[in-house]
Amino acid sequence: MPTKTQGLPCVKMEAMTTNTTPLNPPAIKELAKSFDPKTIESHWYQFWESNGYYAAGLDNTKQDNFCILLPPPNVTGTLHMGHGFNQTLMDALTRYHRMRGDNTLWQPGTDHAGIATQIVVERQLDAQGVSRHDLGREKFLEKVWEWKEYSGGTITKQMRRLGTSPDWSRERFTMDEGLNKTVTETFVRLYNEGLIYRGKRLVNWDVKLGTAVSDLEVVQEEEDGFMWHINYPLASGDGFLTVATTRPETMLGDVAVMVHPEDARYKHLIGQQVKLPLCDREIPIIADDYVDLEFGTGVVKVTPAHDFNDYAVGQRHKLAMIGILDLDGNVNEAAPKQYQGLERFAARKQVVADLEAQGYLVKADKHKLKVPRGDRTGVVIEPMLTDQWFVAMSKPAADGKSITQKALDVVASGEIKFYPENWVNTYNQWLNNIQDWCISRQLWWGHQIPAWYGDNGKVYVAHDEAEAKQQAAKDGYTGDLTRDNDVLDTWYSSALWPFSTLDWTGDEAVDAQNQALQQYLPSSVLVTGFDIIFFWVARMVMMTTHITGKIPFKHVYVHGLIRDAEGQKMSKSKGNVLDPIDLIDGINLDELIKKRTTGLMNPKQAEQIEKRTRKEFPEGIAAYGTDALRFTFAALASPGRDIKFDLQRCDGYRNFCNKLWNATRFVLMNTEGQDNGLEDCKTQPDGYLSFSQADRWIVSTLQRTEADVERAFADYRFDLAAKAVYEFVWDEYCDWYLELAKVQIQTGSDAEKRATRRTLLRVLETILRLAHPIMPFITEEIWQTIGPMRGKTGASIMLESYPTSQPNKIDTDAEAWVALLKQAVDACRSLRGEMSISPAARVPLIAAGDAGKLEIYAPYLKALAKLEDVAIVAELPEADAPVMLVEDFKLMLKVEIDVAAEKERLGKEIARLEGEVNKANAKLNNESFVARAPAAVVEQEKARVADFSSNLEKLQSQLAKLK
RNA sequence: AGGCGGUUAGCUCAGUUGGUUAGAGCGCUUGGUCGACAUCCAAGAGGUCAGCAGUUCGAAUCUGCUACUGCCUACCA
Repeated sequence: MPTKTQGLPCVKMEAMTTNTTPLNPPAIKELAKSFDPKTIESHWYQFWESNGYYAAGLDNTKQDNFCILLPPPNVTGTLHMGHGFNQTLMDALTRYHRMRGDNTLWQPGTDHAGIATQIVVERQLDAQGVSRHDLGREKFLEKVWEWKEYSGGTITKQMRRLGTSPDWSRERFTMDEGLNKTVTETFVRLYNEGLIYRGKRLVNWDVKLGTAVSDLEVVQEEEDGFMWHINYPLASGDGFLTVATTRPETMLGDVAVMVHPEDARYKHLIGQQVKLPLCDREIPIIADDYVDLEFGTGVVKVTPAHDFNDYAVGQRHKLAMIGILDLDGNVNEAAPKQYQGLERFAARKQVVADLEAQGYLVKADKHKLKVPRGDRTGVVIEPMLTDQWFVAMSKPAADGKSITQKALDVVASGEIKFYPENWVNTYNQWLNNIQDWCISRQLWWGHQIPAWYGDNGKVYVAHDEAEAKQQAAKDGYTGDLTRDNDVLDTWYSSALWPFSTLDWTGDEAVDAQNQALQQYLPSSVLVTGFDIIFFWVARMVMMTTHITGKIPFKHVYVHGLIRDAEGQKMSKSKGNVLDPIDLIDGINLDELIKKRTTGLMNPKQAEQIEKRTRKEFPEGIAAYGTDALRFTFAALASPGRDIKFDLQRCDGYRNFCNKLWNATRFVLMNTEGQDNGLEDCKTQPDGYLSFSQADRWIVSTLQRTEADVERAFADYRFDLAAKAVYEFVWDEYCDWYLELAKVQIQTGSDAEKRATRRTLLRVLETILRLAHPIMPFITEEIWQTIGPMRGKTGASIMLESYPTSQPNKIDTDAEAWVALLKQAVDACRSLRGEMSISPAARVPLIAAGDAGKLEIYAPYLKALAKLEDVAIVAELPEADAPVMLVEDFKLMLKVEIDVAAEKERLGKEIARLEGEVNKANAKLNNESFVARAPAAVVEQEKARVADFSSNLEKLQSQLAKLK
């Protein structure tokens, strides 16, 4: 089951009204010295929402439709980190496609989460000493609806804080009237097709909740227990058989003992009877292959009414079923008197004690066994024979295929693709071993089953009572009808989500007029954690494909789970949960502790949780802001991996926001109130703009980044998208281009300055649009200033187009030019470092090589490497000074040096180069390398040898010059 | 028992179809406040890519086995 935050919410939420009157963009103040997320995030969300920017695109002239279904959060409390992560990825995709101009819908909503929500409300009532039975069904449901309003409201507020952009006007709840209609319609259809049936079956029974649950709602946990060996005397009086069991109390319901048909030890006894101890009954010894010769004693007791395997055995051998427990888990009247009324575990004690007293018990060995427990209640699940409703998973429908087969087919055919692909295995494996789905729950909160019973013992499944009455009348029955009290498994309505939210009716004529349904079914991608592949994904595929004939979605992107810094799953009981809102707003230590320790199921854990929290967050949690949090989520979203959520990563991306902020400040300082070269060039004199190699380079690199980001989004590689943006902004734009631009602005001609300012602006503006899907707030805030300066007149960055790479702007000359400049700067910088020259000190550089080139490089070099002067000469002088080689350049720093240290440095470098030359030569001397490696690789290796050798020579001669 | 992952720097993680000296952030060391940013800048230390065997001219990358580890599914009464 997806993790759900339980207990009372203690989230402090700032009011965030959902104003429907469109707002004007808030006025931008001058940029503060450093980035403060709070002031930025407070206003943009309302602006976007009130202007309807999230509304579903319904332009039927467009070819591209993009739709995501929000996995509806349970209305059991508040959103956790997993939701924050999941929603960040969906929002990034949604904003990306919206900016690309696709018809876009992100369909939001919440889930009634039957059992989970009922438990939450019951627990609240418990605290007041009231049980749901005290209230009665109707009053209780009122309470649940109240809670739903509260929790649902909290969730949507949280989503707004995260900056998510679903179409709120289309928000749905799985118990809405419309969705209830879909539930009823599909139920009736499936029933009429024979794919839903009612029957008495052994089901997983939660004795605490008093309801059946599905296989998926049972968790198997290994626990310490015992293996009891019990003697069953042969009726013939010739000794006994020893059976081994982990559940001795169920012997009261034994109807046989079984052995393997080929078991030499017992073969001769098959067909005889044994006396069942403690009960005055004789039961047969039967043979069945199911028995494992190696395990236990080789003799198995058979209790068809209380064990799934025994149930199957009972069916095979047509055995009677003796149920010895009632629905509360107490021993019933089918058992001997002395056990009746005992709670099941008390009964176990008593049975064991009696067996021992009467000499039937041989031994009790310690034994590890898997115990089935309810995933909501934690109590041991009891297989119980009851009347329930089921979906027939393997029964062929009218078209000859079972719904399971249909679900397998659409994945096998590639209509539905998983990312990463290997989840297909998990999906197939589950479907290939599937059992019928028990969909009835003996609860109050949920969709009531549309079935009516008459006193004639017949059931009428219909859309409503009137229809049921008609059916009954046709049947010749006109008496009273009683509606089935049970409700449906919450996942039944979830399975219909892909089309129920689009107002599907099942009436073809009506549905054909439904533009949203036509456009958005199937949806584009389902973004989800692997924990609900079975619960939800597989069932949506089955139901949607069978009912509508369309697949529910084309792609399934499966992401990892958010874990804490130590890799532990986040859970309330461990006290390691984080609320995404607390990372956005920050929280002090005391409040964090309070939050983590209130509403615990086991209050004893509070002390440990407090200790742990104090250790992990001695200062509480800083306010990172939404953008930093979202960027962190995106950056950590590598496929096939769970995420250890590390606050330090968050730190880094908050710094990134600040970097972008300050780059903007720099750009503004240099462009505001100036001629930034944006006027139409044709109306300007020749030479109005003069772009430098650096200008061309940053624009060229930007094209490559745009292409990288586009590919990353197409592959659902949010980590790579984030990385591409991060590296471009920080490493290229800020670290290099801004520094180069400073030089150009100081030393360039007017035309060059103009071109620089223009480039600063246009690249920054593009960066904002590029980053917007991941960090919506800061990009909007900055864009409101930068956009207009670049001539953009739109009201919001959300309405702008997403940047697309323009290959004609890729300039390899400029890229090479800057690469060389970077190398030269790096060379000077590392030389300074190695020579321990203070960063403050300016030193002269003597450079030899292509004078024309050096002339142009000189001012950049001077500024970026902190040089006093750059002297260009034909040959370096003979001096005891450090020298670096950069392609054809020789660079000498004119500084006093320690000759010994410099000798050592050169010696090291020479040794390294020698190593490289040797390695490369070894390859080239290898005949099979030359013969088999691609020519380009061989050429590359030759070039390396030439390069290294020439540098080696120069360095050696330099070394020789040192006295 | 089956299935799917993971193992790369002190920590958290990238590493596209095998091909220069295996990268980033944080942390660490050294030094820096010249109007974008100390939420910063520059330089630096730090890795036998879990192990073994194989394929290949060439392996972090492909194959097999082993170890450790996580999860999923099914289970023996």
